[in-house]
Amino acid sequence: MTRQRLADPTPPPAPPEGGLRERKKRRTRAALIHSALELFTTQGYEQTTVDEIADAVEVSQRTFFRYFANKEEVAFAVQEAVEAQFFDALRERPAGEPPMTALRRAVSLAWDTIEQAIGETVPPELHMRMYHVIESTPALIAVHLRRSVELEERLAREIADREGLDLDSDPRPRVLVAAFSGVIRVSGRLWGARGDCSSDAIRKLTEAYLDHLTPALAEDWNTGSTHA
Amino acid sequence: MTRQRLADPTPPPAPPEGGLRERKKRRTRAALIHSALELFTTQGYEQTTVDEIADAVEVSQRTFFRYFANKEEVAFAVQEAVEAQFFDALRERPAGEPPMTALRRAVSLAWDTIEQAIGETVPPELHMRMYHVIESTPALIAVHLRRSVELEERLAREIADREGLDLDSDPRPRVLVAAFSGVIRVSGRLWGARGDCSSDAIRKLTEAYLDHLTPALAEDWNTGSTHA
DNA sequence: TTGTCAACTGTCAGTGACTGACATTAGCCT
DNA sequence: AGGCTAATGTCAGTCACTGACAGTTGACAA
Repeated sequence: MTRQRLADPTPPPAPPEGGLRERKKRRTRAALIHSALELFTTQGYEQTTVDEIADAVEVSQRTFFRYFANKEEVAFAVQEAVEAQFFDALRERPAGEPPMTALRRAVSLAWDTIEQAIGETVPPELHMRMYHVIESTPALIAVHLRRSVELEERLAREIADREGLDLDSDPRPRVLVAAFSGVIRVSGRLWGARGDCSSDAIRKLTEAYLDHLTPALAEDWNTGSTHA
Repeated sequence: MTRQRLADPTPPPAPPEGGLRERKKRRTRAALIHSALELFTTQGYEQTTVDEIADAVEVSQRTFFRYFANKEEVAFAVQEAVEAQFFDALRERPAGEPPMTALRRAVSLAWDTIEQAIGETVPPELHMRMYHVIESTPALIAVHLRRSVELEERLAREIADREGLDLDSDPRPRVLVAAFSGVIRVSGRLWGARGDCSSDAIRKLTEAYLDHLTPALAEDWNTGSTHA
């Protein structure tokens, strides 16, 4: 078989998404997440063993730990995806956009993409039930808080970068991100408290809350004055 | 056995500091904390096993878990004591005192009492080294954040109580406590970053920081107006 | 003093999270 | 076809943590 590929930028003429191996891995991972959330939300997080999750997907416990560093990680897999989506969206915002505008446009875009990206493996309704489990499990609350702080730090760094500021000497990126995150957290909790789990509802809610915040922070940061 | 206790308000007429049993328990507990912190700060938290701690005090592992629900708890034992001290001090502040004043006087008093109460079993220098370990151990960071949130909630509840407010409808207690806690956290981190671990240094630092905050919140809450 | 009771502790066995080592399987590529 | 290697399974072992049971020891009354 002397097959010549000449001008072929994608060596394996595989379907849109990688080879069989890749697809299998993605399927296993998705199945693990799905089964885990299903079990967590029905029996509780502590009452669910890793063995149960692995058995449900018919893989060994060892394989589970090759996909997730620990039991907590699978619980936050969806959140992780959402945040990554958001962070990517933020990074793609045009440089001219004021920081706050970039942040709120990024969340809006993220919520859109999420419905399709996540919705396939984990129905939104399950995601929301999992949110409740996290909020009512001390071990997961702790992890959730740590993750939030870590995300805020990354956001502050990104904002500082795009504005050409020094994070150590200029407090404004952190302050902005803290305020922004506070609003996001509040609207997230409200979303969890309500029954409505459509991505449209959460987006509308978030925007409404951010509208209260924006006026107070609308000044353009690139006016030269470093401090009021 | 028909035992009648007549008028005896304190069934066991124990000496000022409890019986021998009590003292023994306190000694064991103090020894466990001391050894644990010593090991955590020299080898790291994850690298230290509960068996090591128990062996160092010459008790069984099972006994360790009768004193502390888990490995984390012994790591936060000192913080726990400090917070309890602070909380007690707050509760004893006169009712007429404005909330913010009560909070800052309570911290001041707490820092005083701490030096003697804690200093006996755990030298301040060890306490500070442990603070660093907490700040650099992901598992402990998570727990620390959860504990902070829990403390804030209790503080907000206490403030709402003493002002006769409803925590669910009036946001001011939470806002005040959030601001106060933020300042405490910042000054705490600075204290950790510096070398100086005297209780006087941290108290001065805290007060200086709180001075920036107070002016903006000095209004008396009992003027009748619920919202600005 | 002595005996009883209850608290404290130790021992043991077991579960569950997690890891390293090694053998086996199964896509991938020539 | 056959070799390479990533993915998986198996096994043994560590560590945090728990329930059950037995032994020890302060506390307290007779």
